[in-house]
Amino acid sequence: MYKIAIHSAKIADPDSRERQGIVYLCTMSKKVRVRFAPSPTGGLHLGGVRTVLYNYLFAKKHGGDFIVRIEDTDQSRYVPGAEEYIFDCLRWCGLEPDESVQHGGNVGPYRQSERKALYKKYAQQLIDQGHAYYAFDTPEELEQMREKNKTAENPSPQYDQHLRHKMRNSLTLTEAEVKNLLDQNTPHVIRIKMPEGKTLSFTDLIRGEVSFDTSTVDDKVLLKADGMPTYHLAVVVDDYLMKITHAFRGEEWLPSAPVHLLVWQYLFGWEHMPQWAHFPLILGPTGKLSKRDGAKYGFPVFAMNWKDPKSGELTEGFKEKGFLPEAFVNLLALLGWNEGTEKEVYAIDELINAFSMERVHSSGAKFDYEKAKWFNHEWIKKSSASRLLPFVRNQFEKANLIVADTDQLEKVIDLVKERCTLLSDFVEQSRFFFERPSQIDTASILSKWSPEKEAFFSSLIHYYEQTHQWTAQELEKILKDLALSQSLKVGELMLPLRIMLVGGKFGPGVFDIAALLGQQETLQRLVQAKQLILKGI
RNA sequence: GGCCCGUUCGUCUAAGGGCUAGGACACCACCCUUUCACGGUGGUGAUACGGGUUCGAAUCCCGUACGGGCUACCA
Repeated sequence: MYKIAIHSAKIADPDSRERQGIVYLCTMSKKVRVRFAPSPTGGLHLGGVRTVLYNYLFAKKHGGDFIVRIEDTDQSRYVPGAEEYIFDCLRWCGLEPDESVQHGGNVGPYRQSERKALYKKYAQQLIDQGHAYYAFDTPEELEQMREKNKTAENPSPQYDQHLRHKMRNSLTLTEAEVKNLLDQNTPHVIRIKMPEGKTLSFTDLIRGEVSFDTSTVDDKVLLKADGMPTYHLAVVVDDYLMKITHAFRGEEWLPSAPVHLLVWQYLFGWEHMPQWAHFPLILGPTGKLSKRDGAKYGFPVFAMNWKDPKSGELTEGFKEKGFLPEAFVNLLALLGWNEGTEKEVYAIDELINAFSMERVHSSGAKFDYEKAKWFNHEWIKKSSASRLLPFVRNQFEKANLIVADTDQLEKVIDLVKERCTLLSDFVEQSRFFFERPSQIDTASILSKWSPEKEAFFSSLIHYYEQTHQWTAQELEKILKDLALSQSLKVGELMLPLRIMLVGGKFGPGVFDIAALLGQQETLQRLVQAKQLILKGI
């Protein structure tokens, strides 16, 4: 149980200097409930996953519930498959919701489009209270208003206290006119009536006190002409109905916080309002991270591959790029938060244990792909071969590399994992264990070839044929003894041997390779390569 | 333009009045390694600027500059 202090909003009237601010301190223990509320309009990017993560960590840390609510109130932006995709991403990351469209729960439905009927009542309540009004302006009229009032100093005029009296709404029309328009089902929206000259403030868990002058905020639409709520109404109504105790979202929402504060106050009272926290943005090289940045700078932005059903455009995800979910979660956690120690590699349970909202930064963080790869490398190194196995098999499949022997594959994984930064690196790093190299870099051998070496490898093959101890140690001993007896430098023999076995200058220790390859395969490769060298190819 | 948020090495960050400003990534050098990695050692590199407050400021306050976000019947 997490003790929550509800005292996070105040309103002040500068004229009367009266702080009608109401500071509540609620020490009652209440089950923590947080939500992630994505709009199913496309791929789930880094910032979205990090928002999920921080919500999840906070909930789990305090024994609370993590809820996913689908914000699909904009029907024009509906993208088939996007909702399913979001849950797939969360599953891959291991961040399973406690309640959602897919997980059930008793404060549903968890899809806002299915809650449509609910919102109207609250919008009506605001009208009845005088805190909202009907507006009949058409999109064209709004456009005209913006054009007409646009000046150099004010490039984007707002539907606010200065202009609302010039528009067609229930504040300017007579009661009879409004009734008539309503009776005729004239398309209309419901707008909040922002009060004038009040200072609204609340305590953000990350930023401390944030305040706004209501005179600078416009009359946001709460209920759209199609009867759907906008985010501003839905977020408040649903957070209330779903008993959300802590509302966390990206910093891009901060400017509209005063609207939400007011709706909370009018509809439910601040004593029920969740505690707010606005996470810093994750920035790309040129500002707010976008999938375009990814395409431009060569790194993934989405959690998983996303194919836009309309354009068919495919955007690569971290999963398919070869990231381990543990690493992805780890690197995201550290982008905007740290424990205050020098620890950087965390498993999810360690994150849950160490996480605290107070240590989330208030400044934006630029995403660094190099560091992201480092996290993945660390996780590959520390993961067991059996953990890595399914991921590696998946990569092999994509590369048409079929390996039946699991034991052998696990041995290979252990041998090569320290040189794999991405899971996809396993293919090139271990292919030669299972397939003869298609290319042999004989040029590197030929440049220093000699009759002495020719003789050496002939006898090496002979001795390797004779031995019954096919171990790395034994193979090394045979080679060294032989080199000594023929007065050759070991160093000049290792590279040719390596190239004969793997095709190039890479891979783990050459005797480990030979040991794993087995006697028969090793000998065949040596014989074959030697023939190529003999022919001078 | 207005409003809001922010500002410590190139990047992620530590240090919430008292140190040569610490670590990690990246980069460079060396060691280890008869390949490539891993690992190890060292190096380059930061408190945006100007005023206060204080015996003492990266840290608190104010201003300036810069960066970012928002400014839809999108979320």
